[in-house]
Amino acid sequence: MNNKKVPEPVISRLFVYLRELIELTKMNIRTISSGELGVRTNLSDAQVRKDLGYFGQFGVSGSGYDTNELKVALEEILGKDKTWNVAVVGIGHLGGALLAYPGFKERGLNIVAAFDSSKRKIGKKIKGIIIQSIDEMPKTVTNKKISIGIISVPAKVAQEVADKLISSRVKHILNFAPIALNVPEKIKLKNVDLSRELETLSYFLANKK
Amino acid sequence: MNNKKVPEPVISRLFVYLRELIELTKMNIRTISSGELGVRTNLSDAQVRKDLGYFGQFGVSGSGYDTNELKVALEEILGKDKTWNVAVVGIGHLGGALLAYPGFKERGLNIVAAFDSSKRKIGKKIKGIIIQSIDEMPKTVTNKKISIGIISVPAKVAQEVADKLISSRVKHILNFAPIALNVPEKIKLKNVDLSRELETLSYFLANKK
DNA sequence: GTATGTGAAGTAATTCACAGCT
DNA sequence: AGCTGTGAATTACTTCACATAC
Repeated sequence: MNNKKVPEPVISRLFVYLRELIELTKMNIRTISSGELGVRTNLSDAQVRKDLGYFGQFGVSGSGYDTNELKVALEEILGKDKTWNVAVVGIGHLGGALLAYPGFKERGLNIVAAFDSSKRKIGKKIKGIIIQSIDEMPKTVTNKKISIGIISVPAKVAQEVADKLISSRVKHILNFAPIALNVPEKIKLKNVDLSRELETLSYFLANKK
Repeated sequence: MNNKKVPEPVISRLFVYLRELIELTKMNIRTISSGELGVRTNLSDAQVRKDLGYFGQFGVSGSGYDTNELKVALEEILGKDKTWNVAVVGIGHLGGALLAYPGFKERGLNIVAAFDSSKRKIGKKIKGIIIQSIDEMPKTVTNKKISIGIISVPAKVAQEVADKLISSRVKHILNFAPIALNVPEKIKLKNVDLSRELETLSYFLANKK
């Protein structure tokens, strides 16, 4: 093990390894080499070993990694024994899709609250969750122990919503609004900018040689 | 101007600058410094200048950038005079949300086709687009001149869908399925893994010091 | 022989810092 | 005086390559 700061891309890839290990153990495959795990995840053998090396020594020279052992170790490292409560703010098409997305619950992320500012939507129930007024956010975040907020509102109101989430004591934010949000140092902010991803692809179309 | 290879993060940020410049010109702000543009986009002044430096010299020493001039230059660089046709494969909650997302069309990305394998969905119309069988993909991609495919199907069938898109002559792919896809070198693949983004936030909750 | 773990080397991206222009 | 443009320095991340373990 080394004790250097772990780069965020490493964390992100550990979740990929874990998913693959879950599949492998389901298939009763007991052992895997870094090379084979790399093939399955489109990463290099060296990267697999280096990434794991940030957290310990999990392999056996000459044979590779015990799939179940490594799976358990990664679950421990990544905190997969715990579950987290999540709120979605902005229940438009995207917000509604996030409420319905099965991948979150499977991975220990429970969406337990939904907020919107539209009177037409407040009180309606989607996927078992009643849409609340944004005014109820502080109370609900505390009562339901919500630690992550997802922002899927239009860009013009996204900063305001972020401020409200933070003052309601949410710890981290996943932002889908296409705008740069300002948040305090301690809040981890991740941005997903769908238009930008597509636009980047279009750049390569426009500039193909 | 330098003629080094342009890193992809630079391309991605140019779209951010462009959006901001569109706002600035709307507000009749004629000039902006790299520092001010950086504040508005949460980037450093040096980064703004360096990024623009890949494509030319757009500024005036001592006063900054003419907002309209820079906007026009970026539109040119990024190919914003052109529009592109896009297909969505997999019309579940997420696929449906993407069909309805207004941000794409605003930016010259027109979703012109939708595919699903479910008999129940084929023939239905969403946002003016009739959902087609995946068998019709080759014909439709050609007829409608579709150059980008969006994959929003479950992980188990994502590779199969990617292969079908590629053999239908789609140029680039935006993949929402949480799995590593194999595509030929010439195909640009971008991945958006929603669960992984949320999971990464949960890691920091589990490992907060 | 086969595969790990890890320093060292290499590559990529960001930030610094300042000469030079207006 | 203020701000750009850009080499140089720095930092971040990845790949190499090999000593070591089984």
